[in-house]
Amino acid sequence: MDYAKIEQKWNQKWEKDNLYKFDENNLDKKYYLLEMFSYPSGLNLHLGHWWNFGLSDSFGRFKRMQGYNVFQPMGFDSFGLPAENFALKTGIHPEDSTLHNISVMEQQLKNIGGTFNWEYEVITCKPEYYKWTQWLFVQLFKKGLAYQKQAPVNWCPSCNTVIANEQVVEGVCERCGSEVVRKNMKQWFFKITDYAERLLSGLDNIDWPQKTKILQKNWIGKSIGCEVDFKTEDGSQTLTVFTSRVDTIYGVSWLVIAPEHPLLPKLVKPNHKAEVDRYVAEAAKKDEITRSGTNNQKTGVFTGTYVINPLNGAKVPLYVADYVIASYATGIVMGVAAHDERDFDFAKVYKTPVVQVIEGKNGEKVKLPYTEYGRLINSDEFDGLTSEQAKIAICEKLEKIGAGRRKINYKLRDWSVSRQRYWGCPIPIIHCPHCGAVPVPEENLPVLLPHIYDYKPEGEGPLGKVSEYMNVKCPVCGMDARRDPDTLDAFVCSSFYQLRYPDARNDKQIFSSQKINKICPVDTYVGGVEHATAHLLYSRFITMFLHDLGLIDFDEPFKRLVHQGMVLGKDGKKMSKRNGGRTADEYVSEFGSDALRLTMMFSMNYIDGGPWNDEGLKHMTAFMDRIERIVKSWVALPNGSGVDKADGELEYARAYCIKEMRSSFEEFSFNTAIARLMELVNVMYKYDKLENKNAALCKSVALDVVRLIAPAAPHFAEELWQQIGQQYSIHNQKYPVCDESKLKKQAVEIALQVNSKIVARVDVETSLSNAEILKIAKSNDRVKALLEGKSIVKEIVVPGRIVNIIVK
RNA sequence: GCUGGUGUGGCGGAAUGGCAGACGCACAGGACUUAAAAUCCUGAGAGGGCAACUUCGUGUGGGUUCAAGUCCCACCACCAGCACCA
Repeated sequence: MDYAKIEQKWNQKWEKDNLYKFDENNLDKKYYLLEMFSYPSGLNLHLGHWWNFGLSDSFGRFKRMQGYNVFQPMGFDSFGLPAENFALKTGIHPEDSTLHNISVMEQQLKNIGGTFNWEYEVITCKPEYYKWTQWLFVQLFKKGLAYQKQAPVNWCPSCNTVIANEQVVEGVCERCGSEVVRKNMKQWFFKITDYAERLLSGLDNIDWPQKTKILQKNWIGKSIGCEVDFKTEDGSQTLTVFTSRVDTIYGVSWLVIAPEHPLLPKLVKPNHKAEVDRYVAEAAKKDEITRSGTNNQKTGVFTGTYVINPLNGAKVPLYVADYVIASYATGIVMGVAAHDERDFDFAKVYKTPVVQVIEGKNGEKVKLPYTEYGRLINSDEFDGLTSEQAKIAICEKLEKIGAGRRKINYKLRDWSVSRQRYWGCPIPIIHCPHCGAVPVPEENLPVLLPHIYDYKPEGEGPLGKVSEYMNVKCPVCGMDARRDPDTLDAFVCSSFYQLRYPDARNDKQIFSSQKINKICPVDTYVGGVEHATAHLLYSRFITMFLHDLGLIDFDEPFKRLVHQGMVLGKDGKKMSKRNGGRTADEYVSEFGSDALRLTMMFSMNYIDGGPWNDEGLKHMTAFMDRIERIVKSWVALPNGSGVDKADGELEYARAYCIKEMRSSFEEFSFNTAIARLMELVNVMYKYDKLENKNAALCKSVALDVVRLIAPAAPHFAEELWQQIGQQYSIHNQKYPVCDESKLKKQAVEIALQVNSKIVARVDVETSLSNAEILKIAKSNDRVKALLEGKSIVKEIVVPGRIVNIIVK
């Protein structure tokens, strides 16, 4: 079979016939299958794309043959850094290169033979799409979930530009190597922290890999504890700390406040001011998270101020130290050297006292890290309680005396969405000197991204230099006002695309609720694990938000998530031009896309990925040839031949293969699915050797084999189906259903064990009772010999598997 | 450091607590062929034995069980995420 030729032929015919049309009028058995869309790199599709799109397409085909009305749209995540960096490098305008790259990739994706519903395509950099990105922004703004605050950006003083986190490599600029500094700018944030608890609890109800759920859980970082108010000596200020170890409050020896804390200036005594200012200035050079690091030497400065422990009245000093993060919890922590390793490190340096609070179970000193056991000392009131009991009791006491309260904190931070970059969705906000930040009225959306050529990032968003863009009238008061010069993080664009797809051509609304509620959420979402704490979290947040607006009746976007593994080079290392060998296109033109798909399916586990070895292709075409031969030969058998032949094995092999292929496909376990098909084909060849074949059975098995391989090798199956005289199209056939009755074997081999050691194997009829099986086992010569003169202690019979006789 | 994950022949990889190594590659042998390729069939974890057979085998060491790649404990190696979040 000339694979390259037939593939083109069928791709064209399928496209012309719109064979995979999604039927919007028949949504009872819809199946929404989605692969994470990619950014249009413009290069040829690499093996990773085939791995992602080709194999999950086979899953979609499998679903379609099961009778599902499969919705599998495709689009491009086309705003953002990759396209802009490519443009900066080549000098081609990002719009031109992006649109060109998209057309190249569209064609390539069609060449995979994917059943994508192109009429629903979304392209995030097109106004008809980003109109809704902006609309979403406005809704968030109206609900108070989009707000502005000063926040640091990465600034390269040498390139004189803002750079993205990804471009900061170990603190220096990726391009020029100079040290990146932090610069404060007013930026937009989405208040994802409002949804922290729901994002956490929602994980319980979705079918996602455990690994990903844990990643998100840790990222959200819920911490249950207690806030405690410490007053300054003179009573003028209240310092609130957060702790998850309020049971150690009797061990507090000092308090630490973060250098950025707004209260700090009021707390520094005049004779300590110079030293504190110096320390704060030094700390400000780096942002509070990156300057930290578990193993860093602790530093800090005494402020001159003392505060009072509300429980025991103890007077303790207040330090400022950069190991405390201002933006987490209250930005002030209590120092308990005996029960916190970081505090212990600090105590070693500053010779602050170490007061032990929890005593070990048997009165021994508690070692760091903390122990589960212990009783509270230094307190008559709470003595004898375990630390968990003490946490509750002390918190209640603090609440009673008005010096503390229960508190839950999250590590999750608000989502920073401003980008001082050109190639992104314009922020639909107008800054008016009188009215402040005003959203662009919805009827004026989209705010079009101007087509400019001076888009090199230089601190402010490049749009800031385009006066015809920037200068507008305030939509509220009509005064002169300015647009926001920044663009949106591309993750905003991709946070709702899965909801836009089903109604992608709707120019009146982001989508029609009625329609989306029928088609969404996504039944299976396929994509890499690298988006676990970004895209996958943002999408959940936005979905919950749209749910709260009353636009959709579900609040999780992706019911089931499957991560495909990574395709590695032959050497097991990350694919690169050096070790990757040949491109996907070269393989396709030599072996055909079906052979490529099948080889990828068979040679690695889809979830784990693994090294790619192109030698498999040759053998896969041999396997396809093998199928072609036996199918054609069996279909051509004269009717009525060999009708009397016993056919249990072939029937069994078919039933088993169907059953296993179905469950393997469902689990994305493509390698075992193909293995089961190979087994069936092997049995067919064995059966073929028999003289008196049952022609009717042979023909029906042959047809089933073509159906079984159709999702995995769509062109090949279609061509073969036609060549054996069957009616177009194989892809409208039903996937074979297992005849369970054929799985009942007459006899099965079981292992005979004596003292758990296998000593023989025998065939036994499956209809036998345990007692009868045991009797056969005992009559076996080898078993008999081993039982000679011994007494039987125990007999275990597992029908169909083993008999184990324990003797003494 | 913390949290996850992984560890199985020469290789890619299979195994609801029940015959480890399915399926395939590479390898060896055979059939067909003048020959080669292709195709078809057979063999094969490692060691020992002519053989029947036997010993050892799923990173290491323990444990539970009639039975452990699978469950439990400790450790080692590699990979990933987080990294002073009080």
